[in-house]
Amino acid sequence: MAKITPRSQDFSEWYLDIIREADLADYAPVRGCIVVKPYGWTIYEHMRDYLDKRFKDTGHVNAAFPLFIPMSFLQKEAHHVEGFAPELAVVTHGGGEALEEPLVVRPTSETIIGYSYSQWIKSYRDLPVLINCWNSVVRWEKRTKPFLRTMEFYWQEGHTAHATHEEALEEVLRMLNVYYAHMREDCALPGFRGRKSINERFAGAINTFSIESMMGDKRSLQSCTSHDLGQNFARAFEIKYLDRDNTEKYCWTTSWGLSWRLLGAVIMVHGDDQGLRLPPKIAPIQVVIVPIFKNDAEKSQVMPVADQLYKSLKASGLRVKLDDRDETPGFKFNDWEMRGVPVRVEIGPKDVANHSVALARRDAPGKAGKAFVSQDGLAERIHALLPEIHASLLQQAEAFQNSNIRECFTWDEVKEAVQDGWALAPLEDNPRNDERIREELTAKSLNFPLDQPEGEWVCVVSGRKVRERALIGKSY
RNA sequence: CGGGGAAUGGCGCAGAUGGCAGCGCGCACGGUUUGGGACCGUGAGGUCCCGGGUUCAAAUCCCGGUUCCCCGACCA
Repeated sequence: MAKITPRSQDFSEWYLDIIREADLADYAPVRGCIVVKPYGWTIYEHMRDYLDKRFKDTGHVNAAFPLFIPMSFLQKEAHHVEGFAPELAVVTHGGGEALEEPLVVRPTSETIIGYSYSQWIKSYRDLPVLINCWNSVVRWEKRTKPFLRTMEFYWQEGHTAHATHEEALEEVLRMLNVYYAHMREDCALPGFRGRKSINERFAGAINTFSIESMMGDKRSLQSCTSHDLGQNFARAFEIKYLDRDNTEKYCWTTSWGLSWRLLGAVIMVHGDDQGLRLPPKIAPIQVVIVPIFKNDAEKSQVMPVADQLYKSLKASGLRVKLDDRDETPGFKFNDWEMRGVPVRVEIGPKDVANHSVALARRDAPGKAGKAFVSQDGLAERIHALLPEIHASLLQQAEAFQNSNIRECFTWDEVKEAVQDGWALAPLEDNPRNDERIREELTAKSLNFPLDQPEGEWVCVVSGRKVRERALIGKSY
């Protein structure tokens, strides 16, 4: 097993090394595309399943819409086409003949779903429509990186239609909170819920919200988005309903998405020089059992006990693996640490004699995370340990994030802060200010956090009076 | 898309001045090993990124292209 580049030496190389060595993904023979390998995909499946349950719990249902969208559909919403035109993949031929109208490979599905909604929605009784799609989309990205920005990426996109703006806005924030809970409770990822600046809005939205998370190199990753589309798409696609008062009204629509990029966040937030560190809920293997023996006599002593433990842990509902490969224990320890398995159980002749096992936690490597415990009640002990590991990962990530954010009140303070972390600074939401931050700091306003104290300050760029502060930092 | 770097076995790399394609790790088999990345032996594995060109001869030189990495612009 190859060693990986130390995280502190070259964060980007480290990230790519982990993806390769932990068997998450490969490069595809197509620019900007990746092949997700079974171990990586299983992590994604767990994330997807938890999130899907949260969607169902909040009243949403899944459906599927076409991969191809008529070019004219995108053109119906002016800002939308303007925003996406440069990154569209366009199909001009089919069955060996030129198409009458080019089809775009969906970069997102607002338009084709908007078309269907206009067919389906007739009455206020049809509302709200709460649909989610698990699919992949294509955007012709200039600069790609596995999971974080690929030309084709897997995600979910939710699309809802409502009778009132209040209801739509409630949905936008509800889903932002669903994402927030998913990140924290399933992935142990902290982040800041907030409103994107006007400059950073989704093409066609009247308001965009995001969660910004700090990666291990102190850059931000926009982990998800939730958009208030106002009536822009409703007007473009004639999504109308007849209200109680017998007048026709346009719907208010929302859309929200979270991609496999969040798996990139899991790597970049939790990983260390030994490799991945996976939150237990999304780990393909939660517990690995490593048997230890010197000879056949010891092996015949150890293996039956290891096998018994395996069966009891599995029966208790844990995702467990018994590593009976013909490798040395040291090799296996390193191998499973690379793959981020949260808990390791070691069992050797001494343990068999003592009716014990060695229990090692991935979140606290070395001796600190290792303890000798009884074989009795091992399953219960591990079931209790997993939430501890989750909490510890979240705590570590959140402490790192918070300790690298500085409250700033002047341009110079912001300038210094973004060299090695984020600034939280009063900012007037004006594209000109975003522009200056980008040009002079090669950073951007991440978002205006929803949770912030009331107050009045002076914008660090324009000097105007403002009532909001923004997170500012370098980002992916 | 602009600037810079790179591409040789699965991974990491060496192969001035053109002249038999190599090393370490990994992989297969046999043996000895096994409580933090074991060792010995034998062996398999190559379109030297692709396409042209120069040359008796190209991994090496020239032209064109592709992909990856880094810094920008653009974006989830």
